[in-house]
Amino acid sequence: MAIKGKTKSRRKRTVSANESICTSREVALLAGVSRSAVSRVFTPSASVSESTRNKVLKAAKKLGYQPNVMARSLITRRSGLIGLIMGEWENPFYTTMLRNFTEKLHARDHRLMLLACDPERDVDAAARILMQYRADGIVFVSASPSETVAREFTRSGGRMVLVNRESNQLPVTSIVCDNARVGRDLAQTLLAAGYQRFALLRGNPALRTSILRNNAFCKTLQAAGAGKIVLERSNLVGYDAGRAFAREAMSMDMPPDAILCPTDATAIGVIDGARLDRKIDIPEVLGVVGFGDIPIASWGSHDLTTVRLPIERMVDASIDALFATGNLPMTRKVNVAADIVTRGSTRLIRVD
Amino acid sequence: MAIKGKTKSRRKRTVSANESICTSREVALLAGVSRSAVSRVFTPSASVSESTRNKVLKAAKKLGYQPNVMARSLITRRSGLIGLIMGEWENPFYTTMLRNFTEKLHARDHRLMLLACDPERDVDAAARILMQYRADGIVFVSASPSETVAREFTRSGGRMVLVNRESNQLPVTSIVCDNARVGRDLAQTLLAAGYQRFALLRGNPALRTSILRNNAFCKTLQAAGAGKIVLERSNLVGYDAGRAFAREAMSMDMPPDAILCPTDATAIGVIDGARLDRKIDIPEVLGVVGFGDIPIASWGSHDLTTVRLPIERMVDASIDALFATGNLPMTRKVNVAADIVTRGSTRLIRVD
DNA sequence: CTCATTGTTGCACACGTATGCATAAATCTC
DNA sequence: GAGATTTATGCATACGTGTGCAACAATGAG
Repeated sequence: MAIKGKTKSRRKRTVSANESICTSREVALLAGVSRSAVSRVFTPSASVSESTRNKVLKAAKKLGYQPNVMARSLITRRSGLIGLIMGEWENPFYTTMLRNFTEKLHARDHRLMLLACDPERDVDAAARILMQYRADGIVFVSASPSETVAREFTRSGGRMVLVNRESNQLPVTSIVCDNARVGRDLAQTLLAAGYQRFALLRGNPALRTSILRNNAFCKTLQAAGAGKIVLERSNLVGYDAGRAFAREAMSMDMPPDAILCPTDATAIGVIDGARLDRKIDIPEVLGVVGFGDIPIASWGSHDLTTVRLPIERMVDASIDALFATGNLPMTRKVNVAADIVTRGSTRLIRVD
Repeated sequence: MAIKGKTKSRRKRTVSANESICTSREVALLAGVSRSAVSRVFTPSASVSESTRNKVLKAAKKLGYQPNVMARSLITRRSGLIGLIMGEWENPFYTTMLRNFTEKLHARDHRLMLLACDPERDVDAAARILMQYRADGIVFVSASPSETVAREFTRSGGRMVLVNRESNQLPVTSIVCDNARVGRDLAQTLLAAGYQRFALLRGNPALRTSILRNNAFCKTLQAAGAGKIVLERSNLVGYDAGRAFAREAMSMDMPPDAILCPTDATAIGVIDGARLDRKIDIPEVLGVVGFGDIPIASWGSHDLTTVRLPIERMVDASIDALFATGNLPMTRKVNVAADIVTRGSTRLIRVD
């Protein structure tokens, strides 16, 4: 009776509408070996004789056999999946980052599962979905999970990485560019070029990254005993906002002679606002600095001095953290150095 | 003895270094019900009494239970994964597309697995990886699979979509913007504005999409008995190439009075080459048209007339094709209309 | 030729879930 | 309250793979 039931169910399977990809059982049948043999052929570490390997490979090719990763991961407890949760998309360099992640993970025999979330709301939900897929690791870009979820995930053996955010409490590796150093370098460069009256624009004022940068900038001015911040604004991002700001700022009595922007798009808006709308000479009368070094920044029309986000280095650091063996500290911080790219929107030499 | 073996193996599991996420068995144990009950609570269509549902949910919450999607998909034969293979990344609108895909798939309870490939070489390998994960569907962006792989995949019940490529032989849905119509519309618009001597730039000359557009453009000129193509170039993409081309072209004896570019970046390069390097008045002396409507196109500095790629509509069409029920034709083509966005880099009214 | 050693192979079980089927419980009907 | 009908539950099996274990074949040493 048991046998009868078995054949019956097999029949049903064969009849099924869309015949799915064949299984190791059928390959084994065709090759005249056991299922274990087939499995071993597709497992790098296992030992199989040359003759059965050939038989199996031949049969597999003929049937178009593809090992079922989901079934495999049930056993091995590794899904080969890395989750990537994007909290923000606006910045053009995210394309570069996604590409880098995709290719470098691929080189490490892992795949990328992409999720989007509102950085204030459903980031935990996104992380939970990845936990359901038993992702081996999760990368958060401009977002970060709750402590509960972070602990749940790491307790089950997964690694988490925060890109562009940092945390001192969560069991994660935070990867940010060395904003303090960027702030210091910027101040020194601009002072050396003779700029004196600075306008400081920032995006989201709550982000540690921008706080660090701005603090370091101010501190360096103080230390040098030169320069002065004449204007500060928060929540000012994007081309339109930048352009409107420049129009306004350059009509003041004592306008700034250099403007630091939170993104390249903002900076390009500022340049257009100053040059096109107020006929101001850049870089002689006004210097402009962006952040990110998106492709457009190097184009001749704007030739923007900016900070090159070390995207590839950040991705490398992320992947190192994801695959690190041995037990490194749960909470860790990696500062990646960012270079200043000096172009035509700031002058190089002091004038008086 | 059998029992002893069982407890032994369970012991091993408990001792294991990184204790993984708990299973339905443990939830069932804590809730005092069977594993089936737990399963049914997390299966929308199943029927459970209110009291057991509460018991199960409570236990699940306490243990941080997350159903294992891989195990589930083994039974249901649906992974909930859609593969996205990117053959090209250069164009900035890909960010928008990725975001749209991610969010809209999420809304349909599916996740996106991202892969990159050289469009000439490893696209089949990428597709095979997705088959190993039993992806429910695959989207190819600027790439297309071999016939063998395409048939293997669709035969096993998966759906394939080509974005920005088309094929009449493969069992796939091709989604392209209506390039013939774009070519016609462009010709009519530019003729109406009084442009007469056109330069036609294209990227990869082998792509059907650009062939269609250019053919339609030429044919419309002929039909109108007006206008003339004075210059044609292939493999000319990007800011630098555009700028160099404009410098060269605008030094000719009888230069073109309108240039059609394969991408927005190229067009912006052309504008800079003409305006900055050759002091040519745009749009009066030279009209420039791009393709894509990337964010920068609308910025005041260039104010580019261009073709808006209907990205969201293309994504919607892709997703419709992926999830379509009933048996639509294997090989299918969807033409998505693209609008011309008229801005300041072309004049509107004829002058003479 | 015998015994020890190495390398292959198949069996059986495990991974964590969904689901048909039979049974038990609950509800309804008269 | 008894029988009919619906609803909820547990049992057992299946999904497709990896892997420890024992059996087996092949090879080498003496």
